[in-house]
Amino acid sequence: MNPNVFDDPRITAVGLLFEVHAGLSARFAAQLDEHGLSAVEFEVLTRLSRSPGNQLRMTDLAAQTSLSTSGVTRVVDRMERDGLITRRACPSDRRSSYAVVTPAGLQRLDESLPGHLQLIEDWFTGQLDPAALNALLDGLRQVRDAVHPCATAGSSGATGATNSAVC
Amino acid sequence: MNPNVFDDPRITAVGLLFEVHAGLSARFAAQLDEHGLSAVEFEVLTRLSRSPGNQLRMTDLAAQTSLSTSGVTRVVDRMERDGLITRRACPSDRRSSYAVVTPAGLQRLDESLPGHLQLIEDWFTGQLDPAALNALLDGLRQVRDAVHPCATAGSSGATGATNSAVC
DNA sequence: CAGCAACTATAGCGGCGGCAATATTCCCCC
DNA sequence: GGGGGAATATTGCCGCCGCTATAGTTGCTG
Repeated sequence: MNPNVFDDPRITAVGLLFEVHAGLSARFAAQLDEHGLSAVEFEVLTRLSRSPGNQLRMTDLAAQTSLSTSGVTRVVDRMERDGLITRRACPSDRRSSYAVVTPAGLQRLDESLPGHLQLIEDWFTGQLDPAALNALLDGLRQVRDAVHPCATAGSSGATGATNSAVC
Repeated sequence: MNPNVFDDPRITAVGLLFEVHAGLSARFAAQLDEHGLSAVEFEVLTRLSRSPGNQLRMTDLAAQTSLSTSGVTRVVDRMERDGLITRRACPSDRRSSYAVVTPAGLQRLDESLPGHLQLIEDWFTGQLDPAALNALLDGLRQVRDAVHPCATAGSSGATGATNSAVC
């Protein structure tokens, strides 16, 4: 084993990306924790709030987060217990149920969002001048388009309607 | 709540970064799974193999991975059970113990590394022309230097010696 | 040299999340 | 109109990991 394989530029590139992700994640989690939210709970709140009627079917919510359907069931359990969201029966399909944000959930999001945006600016977007930031984002966009799960999720075209709203 | 907050360029920027991370992580995990390794186990193997003597104290291993010390204890338990690494008593300090890679561990790493590198090239570094890649990496480096945990770990200067080896 | 604070590794406990199984409902095709 | 396959949400079971307490060790300090 040649020890210098670890100096391979490919390794250092992903190392860089992952370190940035880890650093940002940690700071986000710390700030969200001050508002009694975990990272996934914040994302659930965000996804629901940007959806029409502040609601989403459980399956669609799972598709938009990086959670399995059972994971969504559990996080919705917790947040419903905390009064942040509620389940509502779907009128057109009795298998489905909606997760809908409560006023308390919206308020919690309002409280935590400004600090979150400030954190992004302080530790990420504000660290680079506009040109460098654009170059970074362009590169990320290009990689994202290649590696994005939606590009490979074309196995069953039946769910295309919901996926089209996501991607 | 103005729904357009979510179009804030800061939100989309982190969304991009996190999507790329999630996509790459998923593909890495799938490939490593073919070799019977999880992502953390692969990282442990990597960190140990690039260290002098193919070994590291448990605490230092925890510092280099994003695991707590108890997390390191458990992952070393599993990998020791699988014959990938071994514990060795530290001669100079009877509190410490080394985790050291076994030949089987090195072989496992050798088997999985080429595919891993290929994956990085296919889905990340190979997606951009050299100039764009350099711009991306420069931006990441700048953000990393700002957000890196080591920059904030200066609360107790006593551990500076070990940290200096990491950063 | 005695005592004390810091450090190191580990074990118990609890939360979180994925996989597979299950019950219910829907849709399509005969 | 009825039967079979797909979709949806949930639950049980399990593994992973962080927090905290614990035991052993070290070094400093009075």
